Amino acid sequence: MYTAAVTNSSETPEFAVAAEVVVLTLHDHRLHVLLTKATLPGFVGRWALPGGFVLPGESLEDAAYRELREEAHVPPEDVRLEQLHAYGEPVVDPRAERVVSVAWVALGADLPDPDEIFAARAEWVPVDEIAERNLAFDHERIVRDGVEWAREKLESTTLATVFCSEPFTLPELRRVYEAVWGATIDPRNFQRKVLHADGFVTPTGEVVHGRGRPAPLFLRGSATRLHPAILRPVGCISA
Amino acid sequence: MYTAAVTNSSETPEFAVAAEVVVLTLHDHRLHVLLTKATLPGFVGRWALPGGFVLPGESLEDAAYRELREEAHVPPEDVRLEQLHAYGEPVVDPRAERVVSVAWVALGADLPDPDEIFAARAEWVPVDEIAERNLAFDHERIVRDGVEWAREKLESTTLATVFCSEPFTLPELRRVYEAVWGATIDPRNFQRKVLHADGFVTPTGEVVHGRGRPAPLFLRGSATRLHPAILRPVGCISA
DNA sequence: TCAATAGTGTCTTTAAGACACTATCGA
DNA sequence: TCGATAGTGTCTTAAAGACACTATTGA
Repeated sequence: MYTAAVTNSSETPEFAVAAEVVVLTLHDHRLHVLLTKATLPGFVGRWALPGGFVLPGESLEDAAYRELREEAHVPPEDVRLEQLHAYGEPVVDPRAERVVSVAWVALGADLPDPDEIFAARAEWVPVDEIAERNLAFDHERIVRDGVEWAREKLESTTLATVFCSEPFTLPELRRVYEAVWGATIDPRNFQRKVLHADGFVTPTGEVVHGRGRPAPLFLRGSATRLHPAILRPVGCISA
Repeated sequence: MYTAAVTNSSETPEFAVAAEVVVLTLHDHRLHVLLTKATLPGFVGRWALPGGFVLPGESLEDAAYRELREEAHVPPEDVRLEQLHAYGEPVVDPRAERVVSVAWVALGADLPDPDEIFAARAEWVPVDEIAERNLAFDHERIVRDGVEWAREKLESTTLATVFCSEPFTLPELRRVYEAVWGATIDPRNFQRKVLHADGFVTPTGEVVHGRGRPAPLFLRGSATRLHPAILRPVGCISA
């Protein structure tokens, strides 16, 4: 319990607490995660998640937002941030201080392209290619957990809309589901489900003109949970 | 990132990390949480979750199991333990070391009755009465989060069976759903859903004789996820 | 025999899944 | 005019929800 920290802090073990962020966005109709180059002895050149230590006066969430800004150049208002999991096996290396990582998922639409920011130190990587990147620490595991988290949330919540910048079209929203689930979705069935789910999307009455037939535009609706849910086809379960 | 802990540990802020456990079980067809008496200056006599600091050589999960054993007298094999969330706002009290709590949910069947163990220091409290107990720290919030977590998991996973000791009957399983969701469930519809969900329960062929008509017995099935899901009636959404 | 508990079946409504063509526009 | 994109409707099947009576036993 907390109060032991006051009464006998000399006995309480010391940890460093880190925030690691799985930043997800869609590029080119594929789900990408932002990786940064590790610059640290023993890990130089390895890819890793943006992250770093939580500062003394800072909440866990603020630390995640700060790392997002500093390491990923992503402004807080551009993403939805949700806590994923805390990781922290005891380290074998006895020189190392014990570290607990609180991992977060940050979802955004049209997040800045790698080249626009700092291409040499950061890169958007398709999530199905992370195994080839040989990530540092246990970050591959954390990315997998984050992607599976997003897959589940798309079923029961209106989270998919945060991958779209407003206003958006239904085909755009459908491509979010297709990219995150790695499945193709029938447009007719999809439109029926989205429009029947109360408060998922709100029509603006406007249309957007693209290369083909114009598409009606929508804003995010007021609902958080989806009724009825939009379930994954069997066969895209688990990361 | 972790390695900074090796290279410049003097700069990394120091935290204490605690494990707090929301132990849930059914008593008398109601969902109960185990609370213990805080014994610490400033909080004496307040109810709190079992928990304590993570030790240096111990994983986060092991710490939760240890607290479960030491503070709640619950052996590890009697529960399913799942991580809930990490909490850790900066503390106002400047004497206090900064604490991050990793909260866990522990679910079990027929966990020992309070009087049998250490009634003066621990008590099973119905989850809908925790507001009246004026819990210490932010533990009321954590309990609510844990209960809502369990409510959601009952929809999409086979978690409900861990509230039953094997072998169990379908009415017993139904009462789990009723207690956790706070709703009454039609026995005919419930049996249909449970028996149609592949791998949820396995019949033993045995029956148990009670006060009325004997009921067939079941074991937990091999499935983890529920297909199709068993969704809450609208009206018992959110904690 | 009665109090307690458990099991069961049908109908209606809702949602899912499968499936192919037409509409609108820009180049 | 053609290539690209978007919209739409029907049928079948699966699942949900509503609903009341019978079966079995121990006390």
